[in-house]
Amino acid sequence: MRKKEILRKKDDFQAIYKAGKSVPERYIVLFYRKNDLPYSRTAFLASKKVGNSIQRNRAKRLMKESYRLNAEKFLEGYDLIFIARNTINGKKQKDVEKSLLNAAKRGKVTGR
RNA sequence: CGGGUAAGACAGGCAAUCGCGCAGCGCAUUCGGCGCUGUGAGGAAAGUCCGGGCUCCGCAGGGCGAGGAUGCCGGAUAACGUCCGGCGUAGGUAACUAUAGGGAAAGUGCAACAGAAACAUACCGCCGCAUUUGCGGUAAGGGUGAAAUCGUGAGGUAAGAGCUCACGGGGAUGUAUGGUAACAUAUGUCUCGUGUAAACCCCAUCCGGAGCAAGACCAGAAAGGGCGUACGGCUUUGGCCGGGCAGUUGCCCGCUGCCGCCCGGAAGGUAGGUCGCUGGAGCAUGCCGGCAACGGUAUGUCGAGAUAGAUGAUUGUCAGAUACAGAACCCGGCUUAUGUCUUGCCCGGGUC
RNA sequence: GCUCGAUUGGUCAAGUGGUCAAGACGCAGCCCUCUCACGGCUGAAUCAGGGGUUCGACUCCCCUAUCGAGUA
Repeated sequence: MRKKEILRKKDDFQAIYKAGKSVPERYIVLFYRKNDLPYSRTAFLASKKVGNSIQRNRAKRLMKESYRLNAEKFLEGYDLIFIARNTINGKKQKDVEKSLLNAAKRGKVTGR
């Protein structure tokens, strides 16, 4: 993942939370918004509710891996924020992947 | 075999596919990359409870305070509240464990309730004299309490009392022996005056403050102008004296800097990059000294450096891969969480 | 990351080491009333958890847990 594809600025986050849409799913919550860029930008978050730093790190890695494996299915030009819920603890990669794809489908950010 | 106790080790390995951070080399280039090689979290990385390094601030210097920490002895260490070896005390049948363990005879405070009385006293009682009530002596016995004039026996006495004696116990102090010392043992003299210092305090020792979001550099950045002589006085307009404010950790001395009003307009958004950033009280092995902590020496070796934050996913295999858990400037400890295994020792039972 | 603070009935909270820990709101029960409200009475706290000092701990000391604040 290239550096410019990582969401970093506080303003961007505020804009997505305010003007974007959200899709809650079993293990994650997805925020998304069109960004008028030729590529997509992403962020993977896990709050302290998820657990200690080990659990938060693992949640983010599972989400990243799931996104990476299915990156070609997503449409370009969106800002995406994936937020882990505390139900993600102890779940396997496949479960997270399924949940993430489900959320993307319901948000209509996947192609075809 | 069961129970206990102490010490130590490891924290998954290998293979396949996909993927990530950093460094080096090469290729492409121009703002993005591609390939190869190497390397890539812990025993607690955690809590942030102590001690250092490092950075900035303060510091001519002196005096007076205030606050905090530690507290048996000796040693180790850069240092420590840590560690090692001892001593005393307490617990345990034992192996062993715990120990903030100086001073209550410098002073102050507190000790609820109960009890007559809580640090200087006399309720019941006992005895003597008066004799209905009182006065005096006494601390054996009763009773209260966490704690009440050392315990037992004898002498003694009106009754009693370390008042005297014997044995025993505690404290202070002297001497001898052993030990570097704490202390132990023996003995002489005096003594029997509650506890509390994780209450104030006294004594001894140590401590400047903040913390890598410290701090430095780059880019960027507004610097200034006017009125006017404007804290007061003097004045040769350079300054001097006084005053005020700020800094110098609280105060004093001393030292340093500054001093009125108005206008203009920029930055300003918690926003960027680079450094600090990892070779160090480093790690491994051997030898020497030391009971040990540890120290010395020789050889070898370089083992993360991210910046929204890099170690993951899917399988196979090994008897099994399971717990607690993620570096964020770096070290030495402490404390807490936690899976498996090994060894020594102690107690109990059984068999030979 | 670093530096601090707090925790006492359901909620807000007082509390100098000393009797079963004040008070307010709320809750439950009873009384009052024809009924409700008001009013009156009563009840409910291992003082966040564990260990230590002390005769005795909400209070003093140490460790742990949870919650909160500040810091560019």
